[in-house]
Amino acid sequence: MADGVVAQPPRRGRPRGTSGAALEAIALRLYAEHGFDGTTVDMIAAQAGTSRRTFFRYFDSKTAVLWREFDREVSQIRETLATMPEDIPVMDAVRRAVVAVNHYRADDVDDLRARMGLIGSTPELAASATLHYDAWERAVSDYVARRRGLPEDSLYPLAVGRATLATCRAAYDRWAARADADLTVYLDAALRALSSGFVDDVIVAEPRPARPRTSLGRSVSLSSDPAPARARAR
Amino acid sequence: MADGVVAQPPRRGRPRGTSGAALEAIALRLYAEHGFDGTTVDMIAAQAGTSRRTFFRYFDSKTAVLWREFDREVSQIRETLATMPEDIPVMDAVRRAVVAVNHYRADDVDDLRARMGLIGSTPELAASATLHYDAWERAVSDYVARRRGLPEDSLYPLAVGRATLATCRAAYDRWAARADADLTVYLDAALRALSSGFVDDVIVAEPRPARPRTSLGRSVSLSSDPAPARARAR
DNA sequence: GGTTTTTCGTCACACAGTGACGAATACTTT
DNA sequence: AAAGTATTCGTCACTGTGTGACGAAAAACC
Repeated sequence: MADGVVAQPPRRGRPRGTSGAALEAIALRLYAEHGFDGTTVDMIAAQAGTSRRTFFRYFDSKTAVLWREFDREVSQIRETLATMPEDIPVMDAVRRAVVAVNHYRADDVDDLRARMGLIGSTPELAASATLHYDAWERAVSDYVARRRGLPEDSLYPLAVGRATLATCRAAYDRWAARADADLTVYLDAALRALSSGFVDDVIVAEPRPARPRTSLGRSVSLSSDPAPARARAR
Repeated sequence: MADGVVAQPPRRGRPRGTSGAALEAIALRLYAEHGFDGTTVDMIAAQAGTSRRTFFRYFDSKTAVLWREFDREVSQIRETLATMPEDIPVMDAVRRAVVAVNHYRADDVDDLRARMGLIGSTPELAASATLHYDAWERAVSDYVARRRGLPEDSLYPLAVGRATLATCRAAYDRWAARADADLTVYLDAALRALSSGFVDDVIVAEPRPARPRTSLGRSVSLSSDPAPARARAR
């Protein structure tokens, strides 16, 4: 938390001609301009002033560019879960940790939504998600297994980990589509529904657009909307 | 339910030299022998006595071969959900429908487990799952949305559909790893845990191996194991 | 100046997936 | 029977991803 850029001790060989972050920025711009399929790795490399081969030295695949930040989030969830008090219900701890990690700054919102829109609209990108989701799910599964005294690969922790991510993804998607409230509001609502078993008595309404859409108001009441938009049923 | 093979009215052009089922059988055998990556589409086509181009006329991709049966299951779930009584809780209806559709015969077990093992061990195959999972999730989401009078793409149905599939996948995986009881037992246990919100009071133990592993005994008590294998916590 | 180390660029290759187009093979019409 | 029509197949050519091999470039070290 001191500098951000750690002072590099002088290394031996030829200096790098580019960086993963630079390639990522260029790739995302090109994906947004020409679409994912309309962008070739050659185009990215040319923009970066390097070769196609070098791109594949920084990223395993053309799709992996999108997941740098997501992969970092996984370790943050692990750390946050480790600091959770032991005397609260497991699902509460999971919900709190997930919500805590997802406090994006307002500047990141546009970028984040651009990524998700790309992933949602490109089948090949959606498919690439699976591998990265696995690590996320395991972070939750491992915590649940420890709290419950069960093996990590047994049915219960596995189900919780996957169901949690699935629920969060639903919240992500709806937030990306509407973006009328803070992402954490959606996450909190969806995870509360999950930990109540999606019972019939509690119907969780989507957050209402409280403010026009400027600074993403953080406090939007949502939890108990007794009679939500039951309108257009089909 | 009469014949299985519908009497074909005589068609016009050149008769088919193969079928999707034949290509599927050959492909699965080769995948099992040489692994997924070690099998090229040329090899499959050669075994079937046809050309690579013809393979891609029957399947969109090399991975799509694995998902023929799964895709059929989606429509079955839709039909079963449509026949569910309206006066039972939504999550109960979902659980019942999923369990009802998954009554595989004992003959299919080995084949089914081979597929899942392949999908689980090959990253590329795991990635291809996403597209097929989407249809499954939507089948549940649409039902939940109708029962609740909410739009299909709103947060709540979306979350339920995804969380349900995620839970079922956990059950599938554990069953495939152990295979000591009927698949439906695992599905029922996991989905009951989901619809109870994974609360702390209820810990769902994995089904115990009741019989050595021959005919997959169908009735294995599992539901309320008050003090399960709390042994090796880590 | 020579050596070591790391990164880069070029080349070659295997394979997935796609479009175009003519050939093969059935039924249908005249 | 001959011509026409419809459907499937096989071949060819092509783009693009991803990988291994190998020498060249550019820095630090001795």
